[in-house]
Amino acid sequence: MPAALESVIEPRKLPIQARSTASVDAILQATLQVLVQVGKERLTTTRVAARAGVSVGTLYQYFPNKGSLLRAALRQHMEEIATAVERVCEEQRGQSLEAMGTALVSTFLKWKMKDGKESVALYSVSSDVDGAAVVQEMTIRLKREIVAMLKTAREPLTTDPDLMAEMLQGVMAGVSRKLLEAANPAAEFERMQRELVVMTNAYLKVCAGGSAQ
Amino acid sequence: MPAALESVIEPRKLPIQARSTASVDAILQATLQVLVQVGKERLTTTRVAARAGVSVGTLYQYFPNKGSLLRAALRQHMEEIATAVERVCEEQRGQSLEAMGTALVSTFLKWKMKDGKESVALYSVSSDVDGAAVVQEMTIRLKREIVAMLKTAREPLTTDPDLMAEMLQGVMAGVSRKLLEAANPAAEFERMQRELVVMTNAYLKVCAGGSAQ
DNA sequence: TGGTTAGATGAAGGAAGCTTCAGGTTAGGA
DNA sequence: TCCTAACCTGAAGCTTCCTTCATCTAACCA
Repeated sequence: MPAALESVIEPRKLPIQARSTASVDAILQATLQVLVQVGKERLTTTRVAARAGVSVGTLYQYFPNKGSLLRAALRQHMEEIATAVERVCEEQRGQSLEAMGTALVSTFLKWKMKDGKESVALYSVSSDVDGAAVVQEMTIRLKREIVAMLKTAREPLTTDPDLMAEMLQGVMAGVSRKLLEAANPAAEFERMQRELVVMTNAYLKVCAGGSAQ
Repeated sequence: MPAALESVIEPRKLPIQARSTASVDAILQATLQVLVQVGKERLTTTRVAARAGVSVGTLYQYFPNKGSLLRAALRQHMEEIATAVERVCEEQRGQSLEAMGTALVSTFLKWKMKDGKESVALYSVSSDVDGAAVVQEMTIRLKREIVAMLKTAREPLTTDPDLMAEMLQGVMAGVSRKLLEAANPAAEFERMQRELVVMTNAYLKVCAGGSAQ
């Protein structure tokens, strides 16, 4: 159970020269590769280092332990998605709820599916390693952005935007996960995305006082 | 990556006398307790055995390895939920979509929240140990039941019930997970359940050709 | 060009925990 | 009551990895 302190000291040492930042990048990238190829169970620090073309010692120069390494990889991966979603949320301000829902869902799913293998591999990581903290951090960040967007909707809301955002997040996470765990995600992608957009918009309409039941 | 064979030999030895079935029960129960109390990271076979009041040797008489133990615990836990949902699906046959949606969501969430701690602890297990296989098995089983229910709905469907079931599952899983990971699940329970019912029913209405956008 | 700091190396220490197995105990039938 | 099969025990073997650190090399600067 890693504590708060750990995440403060997270990078043991900051890369200064060019070659070291190259090492850090290589290590992070190797982590993902090893994770996808051999799975979390058999991911060892030695293996990651080898794959990155450096020695274990080097790895431990930048990451205090295995956990911090995995966490860094997880954070990097989520950062990408979070940024994309944030951008959309800002773009959609002032639009209709329908436009918002459609854009949000599409973007989220698109980015989640891109590097789908990585996403799946990282699911298992977030259970260990206190990855939950990283995930939650991103979740909160996105929720704030989604709420801000919803508040600018053309339609006046009859539902708490906080609750709406939470629902949207839960729903998107659930469906994207289901998609990623499907036998052939790419094949199901289109129809599930379309369907999620339908559901989301049906919900958003109700949230604006639209014909409920 | 455990293979198919493993799940066939799963229980190393079947309990025959009463005392041995008692041992197996105790071990399974202890597994959940240890999981909840100290977490997956620090769950050791020795600790589980101790908690169950038996020796490690006894544990290994019924479970070939640590993985099979966790898998058995996961299966037992999901079986409970699956049974509850199946019963509801049968009860709701022939009803309106709205009744179905409401009953399905309510039941699922209710059972997921009961023993919430266990559910959360087991999430992490299902990432290891090839728990995905167990989860998928249950998912397929439930999907079949949900589809069967939907087909008997009073309203004629304009959407593929297979797709509908998948969406419902994804959405319920996502929201229940979000709920369980909340700071205070019990506090959020009511409003999120209500909201999920709203969303689900809005969606189901569209699936029956109801006012789309 | 010499000195200083940053960066890299990888063998080996050490901890942890899964799993076995040889030997004991209990239950149930003949 | 005795015998066999079921059941239980837990110390110790063994493997696997994480992590360190003494040592070496490369880069930068005066």
